[in-house]
Amino acid sequence: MTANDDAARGNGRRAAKEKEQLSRDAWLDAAATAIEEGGFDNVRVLNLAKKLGVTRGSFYWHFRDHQDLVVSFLQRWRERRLSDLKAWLPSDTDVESETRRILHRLLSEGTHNVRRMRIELAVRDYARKDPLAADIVAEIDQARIAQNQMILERIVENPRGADDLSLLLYVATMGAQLVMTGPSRKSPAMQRIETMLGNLVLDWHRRGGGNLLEP
Amino acid sequence: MTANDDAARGNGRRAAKEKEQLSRDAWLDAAATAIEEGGFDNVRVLNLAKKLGVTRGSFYWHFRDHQDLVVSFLQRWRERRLSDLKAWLPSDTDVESETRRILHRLLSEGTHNVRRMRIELAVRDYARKDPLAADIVAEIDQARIAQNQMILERIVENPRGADDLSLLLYVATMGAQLVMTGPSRKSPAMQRIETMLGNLVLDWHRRGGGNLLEP
DNA sequence: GGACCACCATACACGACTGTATTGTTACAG
DNA sequence: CTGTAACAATACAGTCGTGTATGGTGGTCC
Repeated sequence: MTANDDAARGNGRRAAKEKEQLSRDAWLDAAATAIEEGGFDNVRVLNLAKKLGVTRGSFYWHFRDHQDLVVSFLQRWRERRLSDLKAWLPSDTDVESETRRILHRLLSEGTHNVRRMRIELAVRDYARKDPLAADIVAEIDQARIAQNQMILERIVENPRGADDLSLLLYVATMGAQLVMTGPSRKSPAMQRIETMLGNLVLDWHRRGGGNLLEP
Repeated sequence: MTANDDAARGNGRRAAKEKEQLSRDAWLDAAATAIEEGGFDNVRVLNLAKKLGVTRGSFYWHFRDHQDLVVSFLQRWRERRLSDLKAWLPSDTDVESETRRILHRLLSEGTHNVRRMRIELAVRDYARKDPLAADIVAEIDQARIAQNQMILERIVENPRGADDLSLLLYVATMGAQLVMTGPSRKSPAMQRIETMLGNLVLDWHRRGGGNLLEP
């Protein structure tokens, strides 16, 4: 899941302590929780320190200032999303399974992993104010779309329009998460969308691929 | 456009002044600009007063407190979006024109009206923290989807799946705005999505409508 | 022409948050 | 056992934000 993979930077010294002593990643995890609950504006050193059971003195040892925390979080987020992609290469199964895999990855995985989706939406929101976040989001979008495009090209013989289709799948699934994410997380509607998009891909495959802009 | 329709509540008294003297809607417009630029957390009484050329004393005469401003803004937003829908009844033209109308409304209109889209995304973001905003967003989503569903049902003879299709169109276009909204506002990608969704609707129409979940 | 009201300015109290400087505490090295 | 470095607590200064209480000003009504 690439989620709780912190506590993995043994500083040599503190391997014997087994407790206490915060790491830089622990602060980043706390920031992630704060962002999940209230967006980037909710990242306050005082609150994080309170939740971690320490004072702000600890923070200003690990980080230069508040912005240092935000930038570090964004970079860590970027690397984790990229490693998500690298850990997901195409499998050589039939078309329907592959289609289901893609859609499940784009939709259900985010539905069941609410925390990740809420964080991603917060990052997207912050990207409208912060240039660095905007660059990172654009890079991740591009990488994901290219990834699905590559997979779609392997499914069909005439992969014209695979880029268009991957773009459509991406914005549709992202929009579904945007609209459906909330207190009323409607899974049935999510399921309908997943089915329709699956049929769209399979239809495209039955025609042997081709352009989708003027059929 | 339903946009700059303020300054239309003559209080009887101030019709002769023609200038100065702020109205409640003027504060709401300033709040809208602040929200557009930095989200709901950017709505600060001090900043709004500075932009309006007055002090906070004016604000606390027009509004009870900060929350009063936010709630009023949300209610005004809700009513304007609903009136947007009521002002857009189905026209009796051919199918392709109607399809283009729907998609243009869902996509291009938002693309060219960046301000509106940025505000809507901010409202959606705020809806993840505020219950009232969540209710309003859910209501608007429901109304829009139902509206398009009704129009789609008039286009085709067997309107089974019109609700599914309207849902898909909505999340796809919302996702497009979410992904494409930013410094790099790519219009060509937007155009591709619009074309593909148009073809999707027209395909559905050629088959005479029907279910989209298992074709 | 003075009372009155809508509207805004001014001033003060208060809390939340950041950043920095200084002073502990603990563990390991030698 | 003493020094040193990692890590955390404490104390202080400064900014920015809200809310409230109070005073000021220009129209309007009788």
